[in-house]
Amino acid sequence: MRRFNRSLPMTLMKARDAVMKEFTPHLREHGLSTQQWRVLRALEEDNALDATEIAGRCALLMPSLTRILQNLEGRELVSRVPAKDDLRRTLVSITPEGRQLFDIIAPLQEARYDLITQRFGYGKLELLYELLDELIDKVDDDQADEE
Amino acid sequence: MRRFNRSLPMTLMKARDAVMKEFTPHLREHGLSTQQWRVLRALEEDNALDATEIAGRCALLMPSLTRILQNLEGRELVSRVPAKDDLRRTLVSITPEGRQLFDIIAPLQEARYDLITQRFGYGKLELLYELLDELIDKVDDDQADEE
DNA sequence: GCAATAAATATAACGTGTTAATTAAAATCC
DNA sequence: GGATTTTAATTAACACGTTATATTTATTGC
Repeated sequence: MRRFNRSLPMTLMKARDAVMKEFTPHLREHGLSTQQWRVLRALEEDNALDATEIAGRCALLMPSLTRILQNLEGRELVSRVPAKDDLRRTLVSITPEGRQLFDIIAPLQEARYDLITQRFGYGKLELLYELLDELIDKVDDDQADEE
Repeated sequence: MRRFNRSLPMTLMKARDAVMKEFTPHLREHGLSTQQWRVLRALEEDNALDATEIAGRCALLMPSLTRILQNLEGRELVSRVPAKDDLRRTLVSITPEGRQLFDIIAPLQEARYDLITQRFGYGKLELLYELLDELIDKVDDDQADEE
């Protein structure tokens, strides 16, 4: 049996933890979870998205996103209005307060990325991205011949 | 600003999701979470570990592990006894029932790994492990010159 | 146009992630 | 050897992950 320390999911998780380790405290100082931050980032990049679109971009499931949006709306970091042409949809926008918070945190995130790039090496980082993208693609089971 | 789709933490997370996607349903059929499975695996490999040791090997925080062990003990998949030489410690062992469940699930996990290895390639998988280990090592901030 | 179906969100329920605080047992230090 | 500090484990509180279910609005079929 393969040894326990050669678990790919655990290694991926540890890598994620290591990468985020010095950044999440900044988020917590502003009362944000990493998931809430992902949503703010997505909205800052493209405003007025519906919930399903946000869930896709942020890799969140709808029940989680519902709670996150309720929370962010309560703190007036985002606003929600029903889409005029389809009342099932809710269009979410980042508020000026939300954008202001984003502007505080974004440079800290950039600094973290710069440090990682410097320590690990730009080329290796690119290679890692390529490998991960390929792994995701090839292992994704929506390409039949499995099960 | 770096585009959102080039988020390293999210890419790592998606890779983990992709790798586990076809395996977690097997766990759920037996009422196990991935974290509970990690604990069973660790105990099957080395029995009678204390909680702190398990937390380390399984990359779990103690509060999560406490709940997991309470759950697994309630289902008699593991047993707990205080360590004789240090009553603060609890030694956890996998029960015969736990081992039996392990023996059912382990081959399914192996099959998943084999499929991934075959689709992604052995060499690339090894390279990915190396890169991830190096990333974790170099980015881990317990090596000073940071903050 | 109206019933049946599909789609977008939201709720419910339970387990985990995370930080802080608590309890109980060693270990340390005088 | 008794007070202080450390350590192992638990509990508390709140947010997220996940599956199943419910609700509301669009769409489809007839």
